[in-house]
Amino acid sequence: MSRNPEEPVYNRIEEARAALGLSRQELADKVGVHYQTIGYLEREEYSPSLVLAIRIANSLNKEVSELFSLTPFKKGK
Amino acid sequence: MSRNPEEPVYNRIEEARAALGLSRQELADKVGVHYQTIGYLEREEYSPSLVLAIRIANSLNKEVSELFSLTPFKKGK
DNA sequence: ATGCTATGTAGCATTAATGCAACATATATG
DNA sequence: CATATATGTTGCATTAATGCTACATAGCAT
Repeated sequence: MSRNPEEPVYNRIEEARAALGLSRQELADKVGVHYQTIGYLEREEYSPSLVLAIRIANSLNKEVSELFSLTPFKKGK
Repeated sequence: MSRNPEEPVYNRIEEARAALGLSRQELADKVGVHYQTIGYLEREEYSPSLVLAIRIANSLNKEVSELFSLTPFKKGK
């Protein structure tokens, strides 16, 4: 693994964030990252570090495994 | 967050690995990383990417949250 | 003693993850 | 109309995470 090459991590950040009525900016502030970073993650343009993933999960009241997966998520929750 | 600066992620990789009787080399092979990488992680010299964390958890039959935490682990399991 | 395995340490190179800035678009609202 | 918010896109700079090599040490077996 040469630094996560071509290895997406599927996520449900956008759904979870919307469920809480948060904007990317607001989530970014809670998590402590740039708001663009949330955008990149939601578009799955790259995968987060573990710390970021844990912080996001905490901020969205979810388990890491509920938000992130190596395999695609099914449709309904 | 300027790329996880001074932000360790505590982990129990060594304990979980030992519990399965695996060497770092063997775990590294299962996970698909260099065996030094496992060493760095066990010594908490840096924190893994989310993909790596998930792969390690999978290889050790653990949940990500059982293996990694932003706060130190208590002693007894 | 020799060898093998497991681990630690140090250094160097590469690259993905982040920060950040600028601009565009769409939507809603005054 | 203006203007504010939310989002997407592009590009550039920085740095941590990873790969890899080499060497050292300790233990355990021959």
